[in-house]
Amino acid sequence: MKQPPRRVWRRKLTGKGNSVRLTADFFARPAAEVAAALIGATLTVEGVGGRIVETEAYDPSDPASHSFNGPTPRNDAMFGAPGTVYVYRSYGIHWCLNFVCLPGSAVLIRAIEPLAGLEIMVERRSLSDPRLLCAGPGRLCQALGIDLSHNGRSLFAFPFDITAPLEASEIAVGERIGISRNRDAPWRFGLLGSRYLSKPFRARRD
DNA sequence: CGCAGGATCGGCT
DNA sequence: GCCGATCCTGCGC
Repeated sequence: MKQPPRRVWRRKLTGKGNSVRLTADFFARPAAEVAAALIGATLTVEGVGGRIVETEAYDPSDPASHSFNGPTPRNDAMFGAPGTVYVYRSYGIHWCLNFVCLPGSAVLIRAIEPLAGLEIMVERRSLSDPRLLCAGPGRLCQALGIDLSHNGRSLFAFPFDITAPLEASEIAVGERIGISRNRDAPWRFGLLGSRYLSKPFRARRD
């Protein structure tokens, strides 16, 4: 199975060792590019979180995107500066976490490999299986304590922390989940072989 | 393991 | 009214 060429993004060197803290310039590009580049990054909220293993991209030209019909009170944060946090309520029940890329476009965080604050996540989720703690956009928001109070905030300030390794990850690509419009767009990205995805990626025939 | 139904809310047809 | 970038439970095979 052949992997598509991965381009190395020049990140600002504000981190330590082989990992760097992400800054606004990382997000100021097309959402699909950012969504792929975020795979393997480590996200924590008040020290609780882990490795991002699944993302999806949305942009204003996409009928499946909340931003498709322009700004509303609900999606206003999605039109903020790169690195703005966009949180919305899904199906009246769950919260979903996004990071703004170019204004009007964003990356939905769909799954995380739990690494930090396991006990807190287990308590919040009332569930101990690490495979299920953050395998889904609603689940990870519950585990990380994300709610509407985080909407519109900056990803680059407390309680958030986001870093990424210098080496690019092996990435799987596929169709997005749970949408009815523009289904064919290959804008879902995942860490190849991860056991912490919300759903497996369909094996690609080459 | 697959599928149906319910919870519950804002925005739009 | 209706539908969604979801998740959990219960039922049937």
